[in-house]
Amino acid sequence: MPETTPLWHPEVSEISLDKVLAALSDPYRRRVVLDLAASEGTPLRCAGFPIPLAKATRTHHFRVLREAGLIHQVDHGNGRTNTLRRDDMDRRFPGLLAAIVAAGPE
Amino acid sequence: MPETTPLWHPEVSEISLDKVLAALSDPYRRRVVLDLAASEGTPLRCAGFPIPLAKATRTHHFRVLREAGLIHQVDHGNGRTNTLRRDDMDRRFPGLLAAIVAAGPE
DNA sequence: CGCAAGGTACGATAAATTTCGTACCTTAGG
DNA sequence: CCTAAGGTACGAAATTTATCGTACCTTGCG
Repeated sequence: MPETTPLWHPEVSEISLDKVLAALSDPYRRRVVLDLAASEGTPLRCAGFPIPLAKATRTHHFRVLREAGLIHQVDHGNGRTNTLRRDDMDRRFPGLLAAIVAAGPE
Repeated sequence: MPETTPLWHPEVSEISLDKVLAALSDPYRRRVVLDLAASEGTPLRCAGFPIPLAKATRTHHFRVLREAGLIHQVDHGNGRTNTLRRDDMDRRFPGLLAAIVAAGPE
């Protein structure tokens, strides 16, 4: 058995601004992005984020972020780890994440 | 009678990133923002934008942009003119509009 | 092994968004 | 004055999104 289960992630070239902005328009999801940005590339577990919602809903939000191309997820069977796709985003939409991070949690 | 009818616009301080990003996540609305950015402050009429939708729907999109704080609208009875709230946005979320404009229509 | 922790998938419900038709309003211009 | 052009407001339908409960799966650990 593989150590990790495959998860779909968009290629850099297919990351759409529509989906990225829609993903970032939610405060919980933006919070995740902010925390990941602060972690400087260190993977963070889903369970570690302060999102006061049901498990199924958390799964939903992380999927939105992943399918938008904002985060990279690795499945470990129990627990998943997340990293921000900083370089990919900077290549695709230069300055966007910087502006979002600078804005803070609001 | 006043020459213009008042329209509600958010104060700079009450512009929310949630609403701004949600507004920008629609391609038609982002197109409007792009065109206004290119007009360099020259007001543009609603009717001038290439949005192939019913009139009522166009009204809806312009309202979303206005209430998010992205554009300033002036009513002239027939016709409205729109300008991008460039300075306000730059003050509130530095770098955000620049990144959006740089990304282009996608 | 057997259980707890972390997470998913499915299905349902609720809420928000998008789109439109219709009726109506306002100004410009003949 | 009368009409056309640009837009709104209201209400409705269709679509999307957010939220959750429940059942289930996987790994770590005692």
